[in-house]
Amino acid sequence: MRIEDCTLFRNTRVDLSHIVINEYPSGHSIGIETEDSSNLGIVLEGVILVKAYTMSGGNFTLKRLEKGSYFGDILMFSDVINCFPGSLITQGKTKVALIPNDIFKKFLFNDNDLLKNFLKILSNNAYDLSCKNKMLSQDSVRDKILYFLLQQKRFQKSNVIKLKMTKEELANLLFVQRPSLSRELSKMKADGLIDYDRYTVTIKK
Amino acid sequence: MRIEDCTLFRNTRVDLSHIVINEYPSGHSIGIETEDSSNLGIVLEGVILVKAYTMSGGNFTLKRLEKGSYFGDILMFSDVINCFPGSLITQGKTKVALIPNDIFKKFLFNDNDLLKNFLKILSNNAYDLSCKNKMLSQDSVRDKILYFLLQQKRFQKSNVIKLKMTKEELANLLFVQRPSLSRELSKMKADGLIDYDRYTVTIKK
DNA sequence: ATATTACTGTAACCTAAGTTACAAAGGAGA
DNA sequence: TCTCCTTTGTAACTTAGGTTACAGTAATAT
Repeated sequence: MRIEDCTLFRNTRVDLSHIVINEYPSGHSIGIETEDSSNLGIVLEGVILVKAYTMSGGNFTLKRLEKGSYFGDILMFSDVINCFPGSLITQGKTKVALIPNDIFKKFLFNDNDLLKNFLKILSNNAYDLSCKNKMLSQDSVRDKILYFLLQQKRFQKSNVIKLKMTKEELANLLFVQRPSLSRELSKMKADGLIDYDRYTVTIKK
Repeated sequence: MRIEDCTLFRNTRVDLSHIVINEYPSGHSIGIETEDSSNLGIVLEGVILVKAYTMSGGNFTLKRLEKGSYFGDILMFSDVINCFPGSLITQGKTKVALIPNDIFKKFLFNDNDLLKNFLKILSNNAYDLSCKNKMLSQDSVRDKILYFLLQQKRFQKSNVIKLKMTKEELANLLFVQRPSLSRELSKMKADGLIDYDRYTVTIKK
């Protein structure tokens, strides 16, 4: 993916020729939390995982940044520094554009279309966070599954939800263990709420 | 609190004289989720709770909006509408300024200082969400407590954390039951990690 | 000082869900 | 076809933490 094709720069007149593009091997950690000079990041190729840590040392994936995703947008204008964002770990070979905040801000205030694009990206990111928040606040495995199904129903506009991932990945998404997910799905099937197989879940009522 | 004193309008030249200010009794629900014409809201007096619902019908408080807080900022520029934000319920008598999105956007793109203030507010809101996210992802009561203490330690710059709320309120903040919080605190004291009383928690190591 | 109320700790009980393990089934490749 | 590996379901076990209840203590009012 070329940087010109990012939604951020759509319809803008920003000169992108001097933007630095870095390539990283798999498992590389991208440090963005250096306070004074952080960057806006754009994933051009590959996948980056935002990993955070539990207090007892375990780690979990907060977010998966695919090609075309941005990071560092929230940090650019926020002034509270009282807890760190997760580490960014590359998954497979990745290509990333890093634009220093000060340079990006100059672009931003001189291009109204860029500004609108940025506001949309930032807001959508925040909106995603608030959705995840609500998912995490559901207090049983069943409620989490139902929340996921409701979201997917709205999105896929059908009662037959196509899972585009393995049950293992779904379990990770819902922050539950895979056998727990399996158990609850089968209970829900027994209760006549859903039907499911390897690839789909059908909402029955 | 007067609307002129909000951080959003600091150093700006926006004409605030026509902005509508509404007063609500306690327990009133403010609908902002009407899609076509939503507003930016500013809490001038009182408290508003952002309530969300679990799939099984229970409800929980996502956020507490005190005097000087904003809402609807994230929705203004986001374009994904696949899950609803929580309901806004007033707690006690409240005074709220509501600025329709289209009007606010005109202000925004004509005043660079307003824009910077708005970006900061939006980003800080998003940052708060990401912190809450991490708190909710901690997978034991002890980890949640430790996460809270670490945040407060950074914020209060001391190992002696002053709790500015009751244990009940702290339990709500951490999304655990009060007796569970109590039990874990006493275990942590037994383990020599902390000391605590009604008003403070002291981190011992 | 006494009464009343709110807050806190603690104990007993119980269920949801984490954990581990294994077997069945599906898919991919030779 | 056979083999290998990944994905999935399920069962047995264990435990963290929700639930309920109650008693002690602090705060507040009378």
